[in-house]
Amino acid sequence: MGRKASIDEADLMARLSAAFREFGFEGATLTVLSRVTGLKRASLYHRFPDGKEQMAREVLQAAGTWLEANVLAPLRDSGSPAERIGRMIGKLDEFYSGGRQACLLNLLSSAHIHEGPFTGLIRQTFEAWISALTMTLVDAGLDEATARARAERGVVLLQGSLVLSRGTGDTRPFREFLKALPQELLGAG
Amino acid sequence: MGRKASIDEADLMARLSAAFREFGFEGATLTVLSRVTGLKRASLYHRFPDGKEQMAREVLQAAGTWLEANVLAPLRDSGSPAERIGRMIGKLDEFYSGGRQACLLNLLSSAHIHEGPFTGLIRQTFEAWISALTMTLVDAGLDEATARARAERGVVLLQGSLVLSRGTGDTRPFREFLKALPQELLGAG
DNA sequence: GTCTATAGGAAGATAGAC
DNA sequence: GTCTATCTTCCTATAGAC
Repeated sequence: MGRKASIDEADLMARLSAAFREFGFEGATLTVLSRVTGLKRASLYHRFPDGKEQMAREVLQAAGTWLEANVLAPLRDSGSPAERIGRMIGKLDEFYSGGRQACLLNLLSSAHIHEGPFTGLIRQTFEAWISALTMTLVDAGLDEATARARAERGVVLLQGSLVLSRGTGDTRPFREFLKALPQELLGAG
Repeated sequence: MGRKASIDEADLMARLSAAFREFGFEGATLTVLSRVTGLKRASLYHRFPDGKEQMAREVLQAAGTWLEANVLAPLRDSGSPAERIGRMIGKLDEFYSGGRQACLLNLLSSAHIHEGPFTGLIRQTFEAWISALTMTLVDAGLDEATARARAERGVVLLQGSLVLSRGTGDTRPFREFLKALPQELLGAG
């Protein structure tokens, strides 16, 4: 086996992302990040001159880009609202690995705190998500206020089910959330 | 002003708890814990010989004890289910400072991970909470399965609303969760 | 029961060879 | 673009005076 490691861009970001989602910002030490990527510290600094904070920022931005392309854009796309929500659910299942991986928006919220480096990006991402979902529900015939309340509630249920799944070591809460989501968003209730 | 700090037991635990809830386990360094308590490192080690892990464990246990005494016991108490849930809501508002403080069950979940020192306690606390809430809803006339599903959903909504409140820097999601909780649990929906 | 002082190690980050 | 080696800072933890 050769001495020099190598890793393509996408795989690198995916592995860094997994580490931050598992350990949080402070828990994901350079030793951990080096181990999961197979790159030595200095190699990580070559790619990310501003160090760990840049790694977390780029991972968070990449997650936002993925969310926009795979979840939010399809929500604004063609097809019935029910179809669009169905597509979103498939992507969410993939993104959170069926409830086994946590959400960066939760795990990076405690980093530095009080207007930390990620605060603005986290808030924007939450708002973009709720807005896109709101528009889909308006398309489904709901009035603006109801649509927005349900969109926000969908995001709350997602985050809460991930917290409970991680806390109990059982992905069932997340899986049941996904199953119930169409009814939660579109139901007559 | 004198050189020696002092702090009573309850205040000490409250301040340590606030620090872990704000910064997480790894983020709450001894420097931080020393600052928020006003005690020097060595004084903290006198009280907690096993160090930071013991501090977090005792804080988590104290939170569990507080929850049992102030939230779960009242849920099993006398009064109508609606009254008992109303009392729970008042205590939750107090415990989470109206959405300004996060939940230890979420912030300590990433510590060490994979059967870390808090894993068992976190799972037990979630289960005790859901069980107590389930019993109250059975008392209210719901069948066992519906009661349990709604109890779990109540906990999911709580955790999710706290995550969204923290992520957006706005306590509104938590406040609206509290307001809607009686209907969520007892409503005909 | 608190303090000052410090040990010992792990953290983030950099220099320079290849 | 990756590596080895090193630097500095911060962190956890301990020793011992008061």
